[in-house]
Amino acid sequence: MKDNSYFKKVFRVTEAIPMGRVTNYGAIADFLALGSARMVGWALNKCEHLSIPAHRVVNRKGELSGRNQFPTPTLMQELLENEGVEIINNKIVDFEKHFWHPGNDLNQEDFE
DNA sequence: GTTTTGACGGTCT
DNA sequence: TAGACCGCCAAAA
Repeated sequence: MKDNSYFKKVFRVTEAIPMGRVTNYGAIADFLALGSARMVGWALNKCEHLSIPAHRVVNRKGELSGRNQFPTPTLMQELLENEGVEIINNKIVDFEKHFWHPGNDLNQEDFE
């Protein structure tokens, strides 16, 4: 699509994350060829007012680094636990197991 | 217009 | 194996 706004792309990918799955900034940045995971984090920071499951996006360590931006720090953990993702000490258990790569179900052509 | 910071990642030491 | 540094792009001060 013609919408080259990186943040818009991040939003689309983020809301495309399946329930019970999580992804990291690097995967989104790589999939969208943003060139830097910081752009993803920055975009998501702006998205807090939008209705996208940003709680499914974490850093490469599986840590809920963005929980601080949520209305309540525990909200992010609660949402993930509600989706079947176990969280301990603000970190995703078996992160690799719940990890979801955008290119797995999405097409890059759809995000041009 | 310049400098600092940011929900990060990869590489080097 | 662990810690530190640099790079990426954009927004706010």
